[in-house]
Amino acid sequence: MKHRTATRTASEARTPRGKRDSGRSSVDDVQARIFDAIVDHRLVPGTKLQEERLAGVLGTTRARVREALTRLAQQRLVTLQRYRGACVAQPSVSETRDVLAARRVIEVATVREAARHATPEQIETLEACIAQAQEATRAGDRRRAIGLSRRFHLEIAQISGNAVLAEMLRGIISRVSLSIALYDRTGTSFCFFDEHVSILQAIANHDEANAAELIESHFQHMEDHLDLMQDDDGPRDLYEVFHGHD
Amino acid sequence: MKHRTATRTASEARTPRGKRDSGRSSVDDVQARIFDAIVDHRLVPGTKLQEERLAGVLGTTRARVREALTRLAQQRLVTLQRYRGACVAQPSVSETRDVLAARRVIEVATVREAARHATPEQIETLEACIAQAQEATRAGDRRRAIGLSRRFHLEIAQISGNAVLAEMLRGIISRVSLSIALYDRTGTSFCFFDEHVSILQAIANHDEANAAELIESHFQHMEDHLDLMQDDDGPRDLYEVFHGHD
DNA sequence: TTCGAACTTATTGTTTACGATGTTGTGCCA
DNA sequence: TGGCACAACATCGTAAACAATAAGTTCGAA
Repeated sequence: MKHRTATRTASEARTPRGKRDSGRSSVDDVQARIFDAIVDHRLVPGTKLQEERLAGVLGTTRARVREALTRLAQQRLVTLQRYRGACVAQPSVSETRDVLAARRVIEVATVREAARHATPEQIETLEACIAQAQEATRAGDRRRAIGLSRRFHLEIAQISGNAVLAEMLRGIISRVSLSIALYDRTGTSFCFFDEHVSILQAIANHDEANAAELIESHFQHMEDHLDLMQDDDGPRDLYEVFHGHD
Repeated sequence: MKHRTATRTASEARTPRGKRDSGRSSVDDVQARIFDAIVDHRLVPGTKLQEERLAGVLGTTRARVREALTRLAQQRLVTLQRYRGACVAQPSVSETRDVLAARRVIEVATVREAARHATPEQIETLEACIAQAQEATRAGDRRRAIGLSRRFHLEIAQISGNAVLAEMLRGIISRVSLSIALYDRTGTSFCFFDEHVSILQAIANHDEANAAELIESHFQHMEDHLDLMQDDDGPRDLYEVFHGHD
């Protein structure tokens, strides 16, 4: 599956000859590093992202950071306010609902397609994902476990063969991770590995309908673990906080 | 439905006091104008987009154009090559297939949701869309008709109430329009207004299953009108053009 | 003491100039 | 005459300086 390079300074042109490369970090790298930090919850929603500070920490220039931030803003992972800078996005309850619904739509499609034509090798890849995740869980490395859970879902999308859906899922999952950081008060790790196992079995059995059903309930469980009871929208209107009745 | 401003220089801060505004065009405006030109097929796939020329034509600066182009590249409407500039994207056959499949997935979801809880007023909005499109067709204004067809689908997504899915659909539809420009050799306008009418009826009747089925066949007809027989990938390798056999 | 206004500072937004690279044209040599 | 190397040009990428704005602070007056 060939990926077209669609962002500037893609992997095709890696630093000509290592000469005077200010920090060895293209915009893509910077973007990726901030992206990872956000989905890993090392940067929690609401965190201020100052351009110069980030540039210093990441060993790059402000221009690169700036570009990366605007891209992340397009992906709705970052919020930009004019002359006030960027911060990690804080999706509202209603946005969270929409994101979760969208994710469900996409994943039902990818899982169905994957169940239809998954090769034994691809099944093995999924198995490896689960095994590694279980291992990480046993080792107490929750961050790694969550990352591998994410990987499991993305791998299914890859197997579906639709690069566009896979790319969309990547974006959606990152947004979900923001919502989890905001609304998961239970503290559970959100990795239901046993469910992953049964999903994998359904895929391996080419049981499309069952796989779809399992994914649906998978998401139902996810949503059940989120605190989405508040009806308000928008980032905490002060009026609502003090005069609103909920 | 409140939209959060997520790109820089969003609508919240419209040119302080009209003083010395270089061309009255923020990055968003530039992006929107190029976007429109692409989906309207005024800019066909493969067209070179030179930053300075564009800046001159649009009455803005190169920096703004540059920023707009990188955003459009993220949306896969534009392809960037390092030191070689930007051009309107030329989705390959396989990318086209994926995009169409993704669109189908999303629209089936939005149409179902819209059919479930569309208010009479929303139905009227859709009716107006269709009426205007028919009018444009009668007047021979195909471009406007196609635009209104697009609008019809987006309006359904709005009605579905899921802003995330609506936004995704917006992106996907623009990509489809690229594929149409590339692979529609039939010259038909791709507006099947009668089908829109029956879809609207299904929505008005809250007949979710029927609406979904109609949308599916709607897309089947679209795909039937595209030349996707070629198995090659990649944007028109010159070798293929002259030595390839199709 | 408290409120308000002006000033200072920190941060972002924009422009400009320069360096890097791909492309095209020209001239030399076989 | 054809092919290759070199040079000029056009275009893009990057960084640094400058302008605009918001937040914090200090001083003064009631």
